[in-house]
Parts: sequence; structure tokens; C-alpha cells
Amino acid sequence: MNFEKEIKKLLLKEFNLKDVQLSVPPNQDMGDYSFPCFSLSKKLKKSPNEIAIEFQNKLKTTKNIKQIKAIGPYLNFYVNNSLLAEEVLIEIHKQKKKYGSSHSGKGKKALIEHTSINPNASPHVGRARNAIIGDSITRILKFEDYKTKSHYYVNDIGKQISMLSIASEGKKITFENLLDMYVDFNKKLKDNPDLEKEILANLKKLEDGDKKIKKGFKQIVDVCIRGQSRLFSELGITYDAFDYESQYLWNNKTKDILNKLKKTKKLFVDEHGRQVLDLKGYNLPMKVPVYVLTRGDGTSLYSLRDLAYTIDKLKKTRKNNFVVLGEDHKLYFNQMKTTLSLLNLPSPKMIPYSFVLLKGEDTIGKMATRKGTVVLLSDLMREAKEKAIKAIKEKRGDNYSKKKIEQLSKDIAYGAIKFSMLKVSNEKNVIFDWNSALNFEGESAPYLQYTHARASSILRKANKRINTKNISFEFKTEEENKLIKSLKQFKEIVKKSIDEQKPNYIANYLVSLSQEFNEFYHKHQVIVEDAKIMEQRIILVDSVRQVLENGLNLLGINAPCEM
RNA sequence: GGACCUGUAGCCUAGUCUGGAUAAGGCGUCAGCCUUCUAAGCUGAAGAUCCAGGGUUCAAAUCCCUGCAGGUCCGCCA
Repeated sequence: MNFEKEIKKLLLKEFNLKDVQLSVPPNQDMGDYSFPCFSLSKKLKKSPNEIAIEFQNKLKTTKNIKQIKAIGPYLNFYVNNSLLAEEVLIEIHKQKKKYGSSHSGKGKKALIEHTSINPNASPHVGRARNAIIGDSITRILKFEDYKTKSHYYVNDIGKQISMLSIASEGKKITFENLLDMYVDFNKKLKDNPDLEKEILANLKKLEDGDKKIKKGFKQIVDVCIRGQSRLFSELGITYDAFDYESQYLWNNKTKDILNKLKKTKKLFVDEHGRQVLDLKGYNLPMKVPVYVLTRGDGTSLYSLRDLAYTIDKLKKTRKNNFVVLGEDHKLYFNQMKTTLSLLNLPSPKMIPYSFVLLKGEDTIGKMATRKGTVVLLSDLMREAKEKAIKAIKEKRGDNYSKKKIEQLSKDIAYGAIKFSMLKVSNEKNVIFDWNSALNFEGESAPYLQYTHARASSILRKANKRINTKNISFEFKTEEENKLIKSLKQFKEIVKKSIDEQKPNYIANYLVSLSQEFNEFYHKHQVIVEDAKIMEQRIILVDSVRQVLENGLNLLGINAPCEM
């Protein structure tokens, strides 16, 4: 049932208003919805307080709206709590793992590209933000019933690979030692500009089909992709497809695109011999509004290959096509969007996020693989897991088996890492700090997981089947009714979160739901003599547990039943 | 120089789209609560010129303008 609609109808009917905006009072004992009377003040030539009282006296309560009360200039409405409780709790009980889905993607396809880390080294924490946000959005899309495919674009032919192929000559290549090689080589490059020529020459050879170079590149990329996949799959992040950029070197798609762009009459060859698209008049904030597509020697640039790739992605899924990119790509993405529009094509939707910054001695800056100023994801994962194991042993002694500790420590550690990134909005910089990344208390994944485990524990102890037929939905306490109202909100939070591609809405919601549950837990006993009260509290606890599980899953975080 | 994002207690954040009632959490600090369903928890206290200045409005953290500070971009990189 829709209380808001009913209240609006009530107001519109009685007072002949065009439209009313309802708001929610700051706390529960002031009601569930309110109508601020300020706007009518001029028209009726009365004070808003007078209007509120007048309305209060005229309006009649209904089955759904139990009380209507003027509080100062506001007219406040109280809904029928037991009807609300019955509706919400039974819905959760029926839908279980699907509760919260609006099924808005039913019958639709979606495609999301995320992570797409350069295969040149073990990834740092900043890169992980992309993967974690992307994976969460993938999960939400699937939850909303979009037939979703996640793609990882492998930049396997860039300058960085060329650099590594030179740097690694005669050396053993492992996922772990690539970073050092890359950093060293970048230092050398600074002192020796001739190396730059060698790098480009290699790329030219590759594009001309040189087999030896091709093999060398592939070796490095394979090692990287294997290492990265292992790492991300350990985190519970997987991909439906790995798309290799190199395929756009040797197929004719890039040439086709250049031909098509020629027809727009905006393609020209500049003084360096590059093929460039003129983007004047599209309001792009650049000194020279162009999109450079090839090098002077005719080899393709990332921009051209990416264009071909994006068009391929659009062929698969024209709408609901997303790509998670760092904020540094914003302008670049607009260039591509404009170019696509010249070809009469739509653009994917960019999901931008800001960088994870690292505090230096007296500086603050983004992590740079090139400079080696990074915190590696693998190091963070290891530290977090060690901390989790220590905490489990401290708190639970020797109660858990080795196998269980292994699984639980991963759930907690990786959950904490993911949550620390998902709870802040995408566009906010995160300043990396070991303490808050490894935080297991307060607004953290372990807090939510603990709340879930606690609810699960009550249900285990109560050991009762839920039979919705006999339950009374007349909840007496403030804490219970507050929880029910929060449970009802979950669906709209999920919807908002996917509409705006912001997982942090869900993260923040779960924190406040957990806080409310823990308040309830400390104030009221669930397992009690009174069978009627116990039964209704059990379905409530089970509902909270279910919503926590569903919400955590959408963030890619496991919800253990015991911890 | 141009463009985008961010600025809220000592620290980290929510709220800003869609203006509304005492600005909401967490960390840290201080004081309490485990013989009762898991203390990774709960209760209480202290702590805020919502970056600054103008404007719009009955009403501004929220909308508009002007500054300031931090991040990002404007490449024969990806």
C-alpha cells in the first residue's frame, strides 16, 4: 500500500489543491509524513500554524492513516503501523533473497566495463576502487534482473607493455617483480630519452605484425592478467569477458571507423601527420578541441582502438551500457561521446570516481605505478586478513576450525576493504590510511556482518519455524516500529542506487539499519516466555537479517551467520 | 588561462539532485554497561562560524553569483 499517495489524495480532495509536496518529520514521534503549510499561508491569508490546525480538524482519519496532528506549522500524519508491519514483513518473508529488487531490468540487457587495469604490474589500492565499485554495480544490475555481462578491457599493446618488453629482456617475468622493473625502467627513461624511440619502434613493429615482439608482449600481458584475475577472484570479483585491445590492431574496424569519420568532413591530417578529428563547436574545454586518432607514423592511438571497442560493446548492448572510469577520463570520455554522436551512435554511461590519494611526508597525491608510490592491493589484503585472524582468535578462542577461520577471516578482511571504499560517494577523494582501511569497528563491514551474525544467532537459538498465519503484527515498541519502517525503505534505496550508480546509498542504509537493530537488541529480549511477542519478534529479526544479507551481497560482501 | 569534482566538530563521512522542524553517524577523548538471545555491541557527556562573502525565499548545509582551498583534465600516454 502507498501511504504517501493516500495522504496526498486526502489533501487534494478536501482542499482543492493542485499538488502537494510531503516531507518526512525529523523524528518518529512527530509522525510518518508531514505537510508543511507555509506555501498556503499567502493564499489563505493565515499563519501556517492556523492552517495546520484547521486542516487537522477537517481531515478524517482512515484505516491506513491512524492519526492526523498539527505540530506548529506542519500537519503530520501517522500511518497504521500494524498494517505496514504485516505488509513489509510478509513481503520479505516471501521474497527472501530477492527482497529489495524492483525488477526494473526485467527483460533488459546491461553491459558494464570495469577494472580494465593496465597489465603492467600488481594493482594498487586506487585501481581496486574501480573494480570494487564496478563489481557492486554489476551485482545491483543483476539483482534488478538486468541480464548483465561484465567486461574487462585489457590494454595489452600500449607503451607500458613495450617498455616492459624491453626492461624484461633476459629476465624472469613474474607478477610480483613487474612493478620493480616498471619503476626502474621509468627512472632510466628519464635519463635516457633515446629509449623512447626504442619503445615506439617496438610498437610500430608490433602493428606491422612482428611475431617475436608479439610473443614478448603476450608473455607479459598473460602473466599480469593471470595475477590480477587471481587477486580479484580472491576478492570475489569475476568477469564475464576479457576483451583484448590488440584485436583492434589487426582487424579492419579501426580503418572502417576512419573511413566513416572522413564522411563527417571533420577528419584531417595535422602538421605531424596525425589523423585528427576536429571537435570545434562541441563545447569541449580544451585548448585545441580535437580528438587525435593516429600517430604520425600511421599507427593507431588508444583513442581510435577504444572507439572501435566501444562500438563493439554498443553492438552487444545499446542501452544500459556502463563503464567505470577514473575522474581523469572525464574529458576524454566526452571527446569520445561527441565522436560517437558524429557517427549517430549513443554513448555508454560513464561512472566516474575520484582517486585514492596517498599521504607522503608532506605531500598528498595520487598513487602512481610509474613512480612506485603505491599501496599494493595484495599487501592490503594480506594485512587485513592477518588482522582478521588475530581478532577471531582473540574474541572466539579456539572455538572455530582452521577451515572456518580461513573463510571467516576472508569475509571480514575483504568485506572491510570493500566497504571502506563503497561507503563514500564515488566523486569524493579517499585518502588512504591503514587504520581506516583496516577498521573493524563502527561504520565498517565487520559491524554489519556482526549484526547479521547476531541476528542469525538469535534465530538459531529460538529454533522456531516462522508461520505467518498466526503472527500478530501489532508491534508495541518504538524500536520495532522504527525497524519496520527502515526495512520498507530498502527497495527504494536499491532503486536510487542503481539509477544513480552509487553503491554508497546502500552502504549507508545498512549502517543505519544495523544501528537500529542493535538498539532494539539491547533494549528488548527476543526469546521470551510470551509466545505471541516472541513470534512477532522472530519474524522481525529474520527480516532484518535477510535485508542485511541482501544489502551486503549487493556490495560484494559476504554475510556469515556466525563470527 | 579554460573545464569538471570536492570543502560539514581534532579526524573521516552522510545529508545537497527534490530548500522545511533540535545539522545525522563513525573514529578519537571522557564516564558507564557482559551470571540474560554474540561487548566486532550498547548508553551517556564534551565537541560544528555546514570554506568565505553576497543574493533568492516565509524558510538555505541544500538553489544562484563571486571568491578561496584541495583533487582532476586540456599529450604522437592509456
